[in-house]
Amino acid sequence: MSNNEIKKCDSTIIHEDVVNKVKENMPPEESLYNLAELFKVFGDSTRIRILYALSASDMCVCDIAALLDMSQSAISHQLRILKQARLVKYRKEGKVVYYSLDDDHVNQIFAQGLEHVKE
Amino acid sequence: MSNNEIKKCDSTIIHEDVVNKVKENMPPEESLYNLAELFKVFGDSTRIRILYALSASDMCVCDIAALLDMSQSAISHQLRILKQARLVKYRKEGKVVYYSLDDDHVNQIFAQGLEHVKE
DNA sequence: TGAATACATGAATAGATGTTCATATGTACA
DNA sequence: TGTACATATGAACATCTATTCATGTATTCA
Repeated sequence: MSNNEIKKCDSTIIHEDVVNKVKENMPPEESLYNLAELFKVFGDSTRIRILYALSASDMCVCDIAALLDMSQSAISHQLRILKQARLVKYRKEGKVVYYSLDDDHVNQIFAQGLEHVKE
Repeated sequence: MSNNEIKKCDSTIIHEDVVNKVKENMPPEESLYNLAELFKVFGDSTRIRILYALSASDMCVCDIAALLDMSQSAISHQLRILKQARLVKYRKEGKVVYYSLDDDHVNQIFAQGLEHVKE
């Protein structure tokens, strides 16, 4: 790297060419924000366990609560978040509401994550 | 489903067979916890932007701060979290510390996430 | 050696988030 | 119609988290 690129860090930048090039290719702010929001949904062990359970079988709220040994209210709140993120869908049968995964990507994202965790 | 499986939700469960079968196949608590912790790292737009920037080019702390228009301290704190999650690595050259992605999975997890977000 | 610079880090604070508690909604069934 | 039950939801609270501010560490160079 040439010395004339060096500037004081706090005021400007060191490698102006690199920064400019990367900046040009950055996706729109909104895309990365949405991506972070999606991963935020995956970033809670209760929701992860719900998603994993649903990848094994469709289940009603009550069963999920029993499976995870948590209150029905807590599960219902989390299902709402998963629903808003379009990660789960539901069908009603009388009083009972059955939830299931709403997206093929869920399993793939899971798999990729597990690859990293394993080691 | 047969009626003798029906129980009161708050006390027990509705579909005991399903719950038991899913419970048997649940991964160890720790695995799902670690998975959630990993996604939690992805679940912040500052870190997402850092990771995206590093997927384009290795960069020093100062340049990342300039690129994202944030303080050096804020970036350094986030890099620490990314380092602990083994998502980035670094090399020192004199005073300057260059960060880069430490895992091929990062790009793949990114890609899967973007697939879901796009629509 | 001393000044300048790039980065790291601890403490503090404001804001976000998950669970609980109480209660509302909607469906089935006697 | 009234009771029981499965689920949803709003408010409150405790905990977690991202950034700022001040300062420490390490390296270069005059």
